[in-house]
Amino acid sequence: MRAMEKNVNTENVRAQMRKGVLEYCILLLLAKEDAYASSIITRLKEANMIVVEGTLYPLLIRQKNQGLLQYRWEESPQGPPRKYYAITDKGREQLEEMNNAWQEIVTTIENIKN
Amino acid sequence: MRAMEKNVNTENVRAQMRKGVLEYCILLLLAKEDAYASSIITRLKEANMIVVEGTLYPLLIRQKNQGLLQYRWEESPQGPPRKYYAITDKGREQLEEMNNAWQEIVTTIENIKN
DNA sequence: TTTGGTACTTTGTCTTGCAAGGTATTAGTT
DNA sequence: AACTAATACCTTGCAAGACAAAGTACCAAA
Repeated sequence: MRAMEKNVNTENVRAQMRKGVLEYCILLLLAKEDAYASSIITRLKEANMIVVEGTLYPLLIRQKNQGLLQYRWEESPQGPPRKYYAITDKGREQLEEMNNAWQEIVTTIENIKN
Repeated sequence: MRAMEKNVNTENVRAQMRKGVLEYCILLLLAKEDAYASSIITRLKEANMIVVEGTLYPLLIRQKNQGLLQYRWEESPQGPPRKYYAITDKGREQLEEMNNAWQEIVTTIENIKN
């Protein structure tokens, strides 16, 4: 009972914090190499950053519409073709902003804790 | 033009990241000392964490309804009485969860950057 | 009694995350 | 040829939450 309630709470807490940095994580990943949606989900999961399709697909589309990403189709060794996303120059600019913003947030939290 | 667009973007980026840690910051502040809404806004602003009334009041009420906070009325030297919020035991438990969650997120980002 | 400062609250809009359900492609199996 | 399983991508509907803006209330000084 108690334990269950705690777990639900804990998940909420983590989920909320994750939201704030999701777009940042996408750009971080794509800055290293192009990837398609399913593989992004897998990688984020490995990094403890849970994302589901219904979240990621619209997010990628938003970032593409903002000019931060572009995509190309590539055949898959098995199954339907994959939509490979790549970061654009504008995306890299935004990523730098995000790096700064992230650093600021971390510093701010440290300040509040002090 | 360019500069303006960039500023808007930058603000969005920061705003989104802030959202994820807002509740955390409130609990961090209240764990140190009781405070009323207006003073919380002032302190967060000093720490570069912009919040407005329309955001904070509902948030405090939510946290109170979750049993994380309680409040008492105190007279003000000038103006209407103040609603002083104080963190509860349950709130401190939650705060510990949040400390862990925050540490995890920071680590996760580092991992993705690596 | 009006003005200014302080404080709390609510309403309406917009964005976003996510569960759930849907479509499409390919390869292997029956 | 039909079925199954695996892989991918996409959409819809709901709910939560941030915030601008407007509203209410209290107090003191002019």
